[in-house]
Order: sequence, then structure tokens, then C-alpha cells
Amino acid sequence: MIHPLKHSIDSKLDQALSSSEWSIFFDFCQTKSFRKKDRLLSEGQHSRNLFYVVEGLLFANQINQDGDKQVTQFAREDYWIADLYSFFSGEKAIYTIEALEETKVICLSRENFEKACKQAPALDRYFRILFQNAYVANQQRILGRMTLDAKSRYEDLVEHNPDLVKRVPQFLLASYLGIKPQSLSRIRKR
Amino acid sequence: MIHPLKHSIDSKLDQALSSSEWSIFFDFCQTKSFRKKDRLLSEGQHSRNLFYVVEGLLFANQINQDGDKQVTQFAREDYWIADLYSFFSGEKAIYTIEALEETKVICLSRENFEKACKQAPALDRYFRILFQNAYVANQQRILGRMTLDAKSRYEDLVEHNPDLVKRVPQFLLASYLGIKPQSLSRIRKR
DNA sequence: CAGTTTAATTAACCTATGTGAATTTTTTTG
DNA sequence: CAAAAAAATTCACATAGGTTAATTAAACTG
Repeated sequence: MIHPLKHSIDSKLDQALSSSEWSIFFDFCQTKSFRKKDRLLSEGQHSRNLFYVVEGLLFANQINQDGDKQVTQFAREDYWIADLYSFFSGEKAIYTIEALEETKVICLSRENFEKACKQAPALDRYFRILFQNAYVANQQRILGRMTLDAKSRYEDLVEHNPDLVKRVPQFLLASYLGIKPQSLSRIRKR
Repeated sequence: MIHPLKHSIDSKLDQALSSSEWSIFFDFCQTKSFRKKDRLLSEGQHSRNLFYVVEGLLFANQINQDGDKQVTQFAREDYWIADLYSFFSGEKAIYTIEALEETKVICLSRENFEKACKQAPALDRYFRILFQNAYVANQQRILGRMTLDAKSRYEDLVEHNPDLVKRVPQFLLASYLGIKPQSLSRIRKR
């Protein structure tokens, strides 16, 4: 069977990765499994890996002044997640990444990331496209946050990510939407 | 004199662009000038170009339900701007891009973008890093919008982008911050 | 530079969402 | 499965920021 990550890479490139490029890349990767509530990264550590979710669900969050978790990102199957700033700058991580379910990931360290991109430039292209898409998606998220009220943002999420709404506890969804759990509860009552 | 764009590219790569790569790239570029209030792109058109600001100031906005401009992005010297979604997907643009000052840009069409990246893979790498950084910056912006009140967001802007605060009319800054001009005025009174 | 348009300010009032606290429901764990 | 912990709900009240509208100031334009 073709590996889901290979599939994902090929789908973003106009020309599929050759099997030698793929094996260069895959040799740099490492598979790991985490259980619910495990931390893949803690705020303050150094973020050494990009994580690709093969199966399961992760989320990134930051503790704010009031001691609440501010959720910034979810990563389900076929998504990459990391504290990118820390990963690329070498600074300490500002996010914590945790498993919401039993999760199987592929880890790619900074070193190996660089090596892989050097040896197979198609990967620079793949990650270029990946970041490009992620950037556009974030842009949309900012716009939503600016122009929509809480109810509409929730409805949007239900429409576009029904699985997240099912898989993620409500208080984390609320945080992701930028509201308090009580408000989400109020919205859902209707 | 070294071209500011060449300088910008080199500064993001571990190995500077060779002069042949640079000339491949630069031949694909086109220089244009715009006057204050000119539109580089209108919502509904097809977004055919990436714009690199050599001199001046641009901003992207979208008209929302109430007929107000929602500002999503500014681009000053040494920044790229585009309706990326439209640029890459071929769909109609959802943003309008306008000049706030006399502005000199370098335009790179989709076609030429693809050709340039194919012929000089270092460019895939450059744009990968560019999008990567833009993504991280957007991530921060989302976080700010989630965790800070309007006053703090404004102070943040003043601290990190004093020049924008000087160059941009207040009602556009307000929109960028996600508040109404009246509220920004109220905040500034103190 | 006079007239017009556009932007900024101010103020009184309104509303969506936050806060705090109590209660119920669900999940986890020994 | 019982007890404890975590999450969700509900409600009364507080507040940041929105709305409307009037006034002043600044920036274009002929």
C-alpha cells in the first residue's frame, strides 16, 4: 500500500516524487505513537520536530495570562503541526502540542528536514506549497475572526469541520473560536 | 548597486542566488509604478501577479456585508503581497489591493513564477521560507486577536510597526486591528 | 484659496460576549 | 461500580466595544 504521506506529497506536486526521492525522505522520518493527553512538545522546550499525523488528533495551545489554554491549531489525519517559529529559529517553543486521541505521527527533525530538502529539492517545493496553503487558510481565519460574530464562526466550523466538532471537547473548540465555554454553550442552546 | 529584491532573497537563503539564477528570475519580473489610490487588483478580477514592494505602501482589503473595507494586510518596502488564494487557484480574487502612497513594485505573474521556480529551484526554497515566515506571523496575529483587547493590540502595533501607524490613515488601522474608527479614537484619547 | 469631500473626534446609548458562581452531566480512575 | 475529577450548562450581572448621530478637522480639487 502507498504510504499516506507519499500520497499527500504527490497530490501537491505536479510531478510525483520518484521512489528514490521518497526513500531519501522517508529514511529521515521516524514514526512515533502517543496516547491521549501525551505531550509531543511543551512550551519552553526546544521544538525539534515537525509532526505529520498519520492517525489521530493533536492540538497546539498556549497558556495565557489568566492561566487558560488558548488553542491555536488542530491537526488531524494528513496534517502537519509544529511550533514553526521555534522549529526554524531554534528559540524556545511558545506552544504546547498535545494528543487528543491515540495518535500515530511521523516526526521530521530540523536537521533531517534541511538534509531532505537539500537532497530532494522537490521537497522544498512540497513544503512551499504546504506553507502557502496554510498561510491562505490562516488569512481566512483572521478574516473570519474580524468580520463574523461568535455564532457565525461556530456555524462555519460545524459546516466546514464537522469531524472536529465531534472529536474535540467543547471548551477547546470555544478557545479555538476565541470565546469562553459558557458562550459556546449559550450559542449551542439555540 | 545590488537590487533590493536580490538582497532580500539572499538574506533568506543559506547560499546566495548565483548571478545566473538571479538574472533568470529577474527577467521574469516586471517593474510598475502606481499612484496613491490606484488599484493593483480588484475583487472579482483574476489575480495574476505577486507584487514585491520596492518603494511605497500597499494594502489588501475586502468589502464586508456592511459595505466597509475590512483591511487584512499592509505591504511596505521589501514585502510581497497578493491575493494568494486567487493567484494559485485561478479563482476570482476576494481581495482588492490598493496603493496608499506612490508605489513602485515588481510584478511576477503566475506563469513566470512557475517557470522561475522550475529553472532555479533555489526560488522554491526562497518562497518556501517566505511563506513559512508569513505563516508564523499570521499565527501570531491570530493569537493576538484572541488574547488581547483592542488597546493592547493597538499598543502592540505602535511598538512593532511605528511606521505603519504614521503612514496609514486611522480608519484603516482600526479595520486592520478589528475595531471601529470610533473605538480607536477612544483608545488614543488616553 | 474656497468649496467639497473625507477622516477624526466626541458622546449617549446598546449589545454581544465575558465573569463568577452554582448545578448538572460526563468522564476518568482506583 | 463508586468516588472523584473534569466538562458542560445555566443564570444574573458586568463591560468592551459597537452604533448612531452630530461636530470638528484635515485633505483634496477645481
